[in-house]
Amino acid sequence: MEYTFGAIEQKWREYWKKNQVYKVTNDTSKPKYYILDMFPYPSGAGLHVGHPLGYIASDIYARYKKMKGFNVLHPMGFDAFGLPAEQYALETGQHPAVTTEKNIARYKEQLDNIGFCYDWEREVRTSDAAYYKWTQWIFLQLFHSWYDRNAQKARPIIELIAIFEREGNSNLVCPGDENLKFDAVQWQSFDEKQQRDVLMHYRMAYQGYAEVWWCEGLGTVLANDEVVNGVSERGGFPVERKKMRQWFLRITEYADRLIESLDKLEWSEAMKEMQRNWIGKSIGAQVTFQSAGSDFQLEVFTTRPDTIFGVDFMVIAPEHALVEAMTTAEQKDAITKYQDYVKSRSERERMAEVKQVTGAFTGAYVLHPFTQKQIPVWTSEYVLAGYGTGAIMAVPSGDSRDHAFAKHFNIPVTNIFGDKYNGDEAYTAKEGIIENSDFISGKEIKEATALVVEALKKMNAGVPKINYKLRDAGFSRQRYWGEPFPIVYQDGIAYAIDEPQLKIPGEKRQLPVELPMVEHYKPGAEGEGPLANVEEWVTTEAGRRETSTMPGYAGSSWYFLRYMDPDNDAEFASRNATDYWREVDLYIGGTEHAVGHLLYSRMWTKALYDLGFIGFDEPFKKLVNQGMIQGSSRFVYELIGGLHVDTNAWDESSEPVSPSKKMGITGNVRHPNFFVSSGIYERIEKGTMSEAEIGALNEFINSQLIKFNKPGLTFRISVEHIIPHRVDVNIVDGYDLNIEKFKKWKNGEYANAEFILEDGKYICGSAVEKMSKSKYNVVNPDDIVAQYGADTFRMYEMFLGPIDVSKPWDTKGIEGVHRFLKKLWRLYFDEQKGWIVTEEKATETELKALHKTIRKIADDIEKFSFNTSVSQFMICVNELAGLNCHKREILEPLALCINPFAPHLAEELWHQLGYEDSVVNAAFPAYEEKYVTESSKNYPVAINGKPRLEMNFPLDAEQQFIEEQVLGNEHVQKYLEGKQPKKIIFVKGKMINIVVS
RNA sequence: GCGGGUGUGGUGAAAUUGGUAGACACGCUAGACUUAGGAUCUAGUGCCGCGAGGCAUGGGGGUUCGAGUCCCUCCACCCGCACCA
Repeated sequence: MEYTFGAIEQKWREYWKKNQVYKVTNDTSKPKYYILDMFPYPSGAGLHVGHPLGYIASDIYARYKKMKGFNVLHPMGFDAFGLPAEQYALETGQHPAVTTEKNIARYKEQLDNIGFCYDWEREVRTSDAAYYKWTQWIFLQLFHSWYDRNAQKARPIIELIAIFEREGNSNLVCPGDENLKFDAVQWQSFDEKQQRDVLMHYRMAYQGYAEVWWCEGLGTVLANDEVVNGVSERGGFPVERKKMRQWFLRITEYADRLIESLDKLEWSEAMKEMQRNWIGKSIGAQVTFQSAGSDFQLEVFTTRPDTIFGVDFMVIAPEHALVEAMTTAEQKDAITKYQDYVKSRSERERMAEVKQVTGAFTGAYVLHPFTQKQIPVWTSEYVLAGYGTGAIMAVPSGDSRDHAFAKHFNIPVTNIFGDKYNGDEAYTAKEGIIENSDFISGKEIKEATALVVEALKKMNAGVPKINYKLRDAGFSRQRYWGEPFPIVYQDGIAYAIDEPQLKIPGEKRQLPVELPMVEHYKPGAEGEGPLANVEEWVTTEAGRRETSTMPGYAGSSWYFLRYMDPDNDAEFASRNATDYWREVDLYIGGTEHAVGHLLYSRMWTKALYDLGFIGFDEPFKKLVNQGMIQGSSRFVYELIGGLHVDTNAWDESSEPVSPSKKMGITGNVRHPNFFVSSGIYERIEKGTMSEAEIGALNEFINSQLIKFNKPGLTFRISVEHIIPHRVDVNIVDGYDLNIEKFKKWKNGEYANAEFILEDGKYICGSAVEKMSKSKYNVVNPDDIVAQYGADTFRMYEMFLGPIDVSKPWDTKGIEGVHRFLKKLWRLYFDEQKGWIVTEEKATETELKALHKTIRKIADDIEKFSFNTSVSQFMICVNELAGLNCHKREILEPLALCINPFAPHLAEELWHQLGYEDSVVNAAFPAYEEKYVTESSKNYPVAINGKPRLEMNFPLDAEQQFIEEQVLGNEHVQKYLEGKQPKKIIFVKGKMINIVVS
């Protein structure tokens, strides 16, 4: 009986489905384990072989954990709202709901082909109304809450109102407007609109007027993490800063907790660092500088108060509100000119020319708080309006940017670091002694910092201050394909639809606020989204609905909770369910979500925790980042030009002029498709081809040209005119081009191609690139599964290397894994005799081979070292095949071991072994210690580190006994050359080395 | 520039965490069986050398009886952030 993987795999897939083998219950008698993959965005391109890498790893782990007695939750769903579907709709007119549905069906089909143990009954889709009902509901909870800085947690807004009524906001700094102060009496005197405006400044989900990234190309605003290198992450369109009224999440209030609780997470250090950097906490002081004319105050933020005696000038951002006020009449023109220049530069230009020093003097001076010296105030774009106070005190001797600025504008530099500062380069190290600095001269930086802050505080000129790079997260998008906001506007006031004071009928208060169907996806008027065009939806009895939709990260910020209780219509998930499953034990996905999704999810989880809806405050306990599988592109090399044709012999008036003309070859010229093999191409390119070879090649080409029945052609090879083309990897076997398939490729575009081969083959060039359709290097898992089977595919992806490193896909190597599975199969089945498993007693050797494998596999799975597990299986099967072992005592546990990796095959073997139930319900075999520990050991006898020979001793031999035996050995005696050993080194009961002086 | 990471055969990679480097697989070479092989099996395969032997984990230095592993230094590549005061 042969290993007919196709039939076997199909049979068991149907069996799993029919018997609901992977159904997960919230069975609280077993310990739980929650394994989650980052759910995919269902794009139109379908899955390529890179996508399932993480899914396979998590599936192996899930099956293993199940067999170890855990109740495992391992669900899958789709992040179905998003820009690409809407962009596609704009181009084709197809409704995103339709294309999304189609794409999801395709994804599920592809995923099912690989044999994952998902419980599809728990599938979630962020675009389902039954799902986004709860996304909207969570938004409302955020809207109805505020962050209590004293208690360090989010609390219901009604509690805030109670405080205002009692004592105003004297103890609660307003995060939206730090200068806002009122007492209880004033609060009572505010009208509805004023009160609501104040509350808006406190809400966790709030509407604010702030600078956001506006992307004209996409017609929407974007969050910070959706803008990369000055262009939109999706589509690469330019972005600009724009002041707009937008919804925000007050994530900045969580900055500290988001940093602190990273410590308790099992994430890679790189991932944690990325989050820390993004939050960007810096500790320093805010210092006030009085203007010389005492007509304004300039606030600056600094992390180096100790350098205050080195301040030579101030720099203020060109957009800073104070610039106009402080600029003197003489400097007015220069400043206006500079501001215009700054405005004219796009974000991309600004980022590209970071090193350029620009700026202008405002004419204003401020006074040094200690020396009362006059300090000039400059403006420059290197100071960002959006960070700190938008102004800095410049210390050229201690900061390289300030130093460059001082040198450029010839501002004298005060040295406060003595010998450490050499006049050419700022001394930026954060250790050393401060000099030339009044009362802190001779002090260490740390001490000096404390002294300065203390002194400033006494003078009322400064306070300790912590700054963050993190900004509140923009939460609205002027798009159609997203969650609508449960918000309506009445008299210009935003109300949540569940608020009692809102005059709106009961049914309109219900969630979800469903996304209406639309005919087209064009933006509405005045920067509004497409929903603004749907008049009957926008208009309600109580007022106009919010027309923007929520961003892509809304649905994905909490989806892991929904899997716990996916059908619940009364809650996002029951408290019983969330208390049982709690946080995700193991989360697998790429690093690309380091600062987006992973940060937002953490914030939502903390908010839900603060408000008492769930009992844990971190979503993902352990995070494993799988590497990317890159494509391995193949190239063919086309010879162009250099073909000289007799004018009369070739009548191709419609042909474009070829590069030959540029080479000085006149006449009508064209080229047939000539392709040279990569070895020849490289030699031509490197110029290592001899004249004779080139001549031979030319002659060969010319002889082929006769096929076209066109006499009078001559061809000369020219390096500049060989161009590489990417060729579909699926018509290349390794590096050998399949010429027949190539000729049919692209509807016969290359049907007349001629090839210059090496060793009778056309060898393609190669390059590792991102896997994408446009590079013709996409390998579809369906093809691999059809050719080798899902089990081979799964094992091969794991065999490729460690899960967390990126590597190119190489179809060639899959043969080895496939051979292994066939070999394994032959332990159970003979081609002629069929089932050959016997009930014979296993030998010691066979048991050792098995138990060693059980131990290694279990260890490796726990360590996520799946590539070495596959190797261990290969070693085991080779050993058993060598021993001609077909015994149940060995093969039954082996079938169990392989189940996480090759579930279809394991299921088949399990049933052949006589079991009715699915193999996933069996227990993972335990190994017996006596078979994995050796009974005797080899002792390498090394003398002074040089290995000489090996001797074998029983495990329980005394150290003393071994020493005597070794030293008595005649060969050892010879090596010792009569010298006395100084020391004999044993490590872990194993002799390693004899040291001779 | 700052932060994180990696460097081992022709290739993907192992290495019990300081103890015989290169497991396992691809590829390659020979052979067997075959009408055939892109099926299967056997043997070989880090480099130099006929050989004994020597040299090898990016380069250089150090600690150690012993270093891929620890320390110092230089180099290369990858990822993230980037005028964040």
